[in-house]
Amino acid sequence: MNKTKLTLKDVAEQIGVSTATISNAFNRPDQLSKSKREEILAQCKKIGYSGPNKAAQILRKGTSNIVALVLADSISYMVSDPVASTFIKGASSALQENGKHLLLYAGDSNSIADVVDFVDGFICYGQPRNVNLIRELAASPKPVVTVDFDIDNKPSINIDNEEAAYQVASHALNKGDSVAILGLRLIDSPATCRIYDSPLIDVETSIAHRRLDGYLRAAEDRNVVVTDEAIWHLPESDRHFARQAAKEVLTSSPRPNVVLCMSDIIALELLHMALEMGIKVPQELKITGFDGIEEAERARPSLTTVCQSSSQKGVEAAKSLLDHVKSKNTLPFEVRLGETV
Amino acid sequence: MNKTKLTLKDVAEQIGVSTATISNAFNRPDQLSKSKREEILAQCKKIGYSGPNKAAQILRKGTSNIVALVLADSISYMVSDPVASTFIKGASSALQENGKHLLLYAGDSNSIADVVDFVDGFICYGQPRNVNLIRELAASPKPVVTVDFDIDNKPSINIDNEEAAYQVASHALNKGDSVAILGLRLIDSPATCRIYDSPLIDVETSIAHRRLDGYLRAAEDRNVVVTDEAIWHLPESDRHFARQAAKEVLTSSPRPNVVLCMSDIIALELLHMALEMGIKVPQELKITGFDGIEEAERARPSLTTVCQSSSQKGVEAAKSLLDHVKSKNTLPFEVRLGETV
DNA sequence: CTGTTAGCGCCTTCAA
DNA sequence: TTGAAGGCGCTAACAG
Repeated sequence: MNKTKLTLKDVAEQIGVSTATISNAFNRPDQLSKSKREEILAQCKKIGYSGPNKAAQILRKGTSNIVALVLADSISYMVSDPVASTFIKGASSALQENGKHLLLYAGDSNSIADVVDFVDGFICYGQPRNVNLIRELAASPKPVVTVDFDIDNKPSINIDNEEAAYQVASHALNKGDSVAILGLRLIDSPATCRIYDSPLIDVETSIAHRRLDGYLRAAEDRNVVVTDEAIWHLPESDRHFARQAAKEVLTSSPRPNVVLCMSDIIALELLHMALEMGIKVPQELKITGFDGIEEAERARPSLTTVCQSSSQKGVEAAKSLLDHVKSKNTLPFEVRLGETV
Repeated sequence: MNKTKLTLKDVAEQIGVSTATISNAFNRPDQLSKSKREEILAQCKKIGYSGPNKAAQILRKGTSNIVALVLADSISYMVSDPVASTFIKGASSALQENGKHLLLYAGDSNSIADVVDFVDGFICYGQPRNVNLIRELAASPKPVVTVDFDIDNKPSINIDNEEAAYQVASHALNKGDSVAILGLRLIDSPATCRIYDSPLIDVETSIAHRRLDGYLRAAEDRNVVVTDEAIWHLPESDRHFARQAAKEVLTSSPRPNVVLCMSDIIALELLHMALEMGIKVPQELKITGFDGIEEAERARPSLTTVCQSSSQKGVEAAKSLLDHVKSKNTLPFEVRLGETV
């Protein structure tokens, strides 16, 4: 019984060939005869050698077959979000097909230093909460693909958020409407609140601001004025925050008759609360969502929203990374007309 | 502008100290004076050296701070399951607190060989679809903690599934009832079907069979006979499969008046379909679930089910791994009485 | 087609 | 407290 683990060198000695031959047998089949290779592999199996040590391979080759998925927030939060988990689904299946493994990396970490030396690349889903990560990613020698936000000169996967927001809002808005917007991460606050004149964050890079632009363009088209106090900020697309915001909106006076929500989770919570309060949707209140999650389709009335395929985003992000695509990729979206407008 | 990446050796030369000193400055603060250490760290920062290369450290030290989470099925499937994602949530937050990173590993992979050489250990959530993984895990020199199933001599996290099933069934069953069971992975079939006399799988190790034992014990207590044709097998806890099974149960004649479901997802789908068909719950049909997901509590009527804290399981699994606990750990559960019995 | 050898970048005794 | 040196296990270039 061998106490210590076998190394390639041990095995070479035992079988009576050189180390290079063993290595080639496992890694470069073209470098030796088929019969020899099979014989060696058989011998290895017999003596219980399952192949070259991966840790050593990582150091030597500089690749690990590990891809880090940098999430916008803590892993805990992201995994339970239906949109994010659908993205992970798409990304992981594309990676798995290519023999890559997925390492989850929290967007609220301080640095990518822990893993940058050995991962093969980064997929960055949403703008990381910690801005230092963005700097490091931008400077990293490893391939990076961003999704739902951009880093200069790095490939990315996005939809046209401004246009999507414009279109969905256009279905809901009419001249004379009174409108409120339930937005995501518009200002720097850990709590649900109206934005008033708080300084906006990430105006250039965040998809939330693109969506806001689209909403406001649709409003302008119809001469509808949207003031700062009709725009809410939610720190996350989360039921809890959504409920607070929904309550504020529905109890404000005069109550808006159109509410544009930057996620389906927010919109659904608003919808439920409105129904509980006996408000008729869409007669007294029109609602639009964003994302196109399943639950939005099952809801009664069903939600009018922007459908984007998160799993396709995941697949495209993985492919872009693996194929070393350099360009930015804009995916299609689709407005799904439900019964809430 | 340095073209190539700095190594510890380069840095030592530039600063004019030995490599050991640099290494110690980063890894073993007690090996040199505080002032010297700080000076060195400052110098390193200035010349753009961010610390020892991780790939080399992994090889040299034999640890990587990476923990593999082996899932029962493909990652795609598991991530969208609310129970599994809650588990991931718990595990990831406990790992993150301890500076560990999480690598997702699919349970339908062929082997753990891809990662076993460098990860610090394995958390195995549910019995992997590919049995070879179990063999390899059992033989692995790296620490392993299993959850919701067992490997001989390896630490594990479980609840008492037999007792939990017995208790929840006891709330639903009465003498003279006609009962059906919607089970999970009872036989080897990729489709929803009644088990009849098909050979059962993993009878010793699977939690599904423990739950079945509990249900049957509760039935026996009341002289209720449960035949093979009243027991369904679903390959996954998935809405799609659940819908098929629900339809078969509700359209069978005579229709059972109690249905015991091995997951809340299954129970909720059954509940919805029953309501659609105009069947009164619980008057004409009693339903129990298993898991205690949020949606079960929000449903109307709310579901009677077994609550187990998946996130706590995740935390405990991570802790057991990190603390090298050797013993098996049985966590508490709780029956939540809803309106479906 | 096979064998020899020089590192990949680091950590950790050991001696000073 | 510091410096020198031997691997951790493997791969790729090169020579045969």
